[in-house]
Amino acid sequence: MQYWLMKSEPDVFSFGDLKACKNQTEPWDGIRNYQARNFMRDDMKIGDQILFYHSNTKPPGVAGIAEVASKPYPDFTAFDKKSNYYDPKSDPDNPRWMLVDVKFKADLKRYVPLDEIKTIPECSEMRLIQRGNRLSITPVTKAEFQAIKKAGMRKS
DNA sequence: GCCAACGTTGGC
DNA sequence: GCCAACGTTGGC
Repeated sequence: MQYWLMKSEPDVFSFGDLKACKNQTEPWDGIRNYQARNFMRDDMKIGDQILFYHSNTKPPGVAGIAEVASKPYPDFTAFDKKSNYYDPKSDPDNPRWMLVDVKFKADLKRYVPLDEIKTIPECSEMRLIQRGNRLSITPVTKAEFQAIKKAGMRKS
């Protein structure tokens, strides 16, 4: 079992949106970064736990817990000319972009803002809090995952 | 809205 | 295969 942090802009797709989806499950489409794709394609396993992070919002932070709900498969939005994520270089016979389904797992009692994550000792090495980190999918350690979950389960 | 960081593109 | 230009991310 591995642990991940996945960023999403809540204006585009929030944790609440995931919860409202059919089966509370949604394909994590639109990833157009090779490192992030490789994590989904090569390393994610069904049941892996995910910190669902809200980026580009005030304040940024972890909104809830999700899990990996499928094996990797081609990102179909790359083949759709009408999609914002259309990529003519992705050949359906040899897809460039792969994704997994992500499923709602659990609510936190409260949102864990980035400012607070920065103060959690277990999280001092997290890629998330390092400068210039733009990668939208990063592995997290069990200790990091548990520390953030614990913070989110504590009443404010 | 600014801007630092960083990934990608494309000319050479 | 180098690297400048460009586009995007995302915190502030």
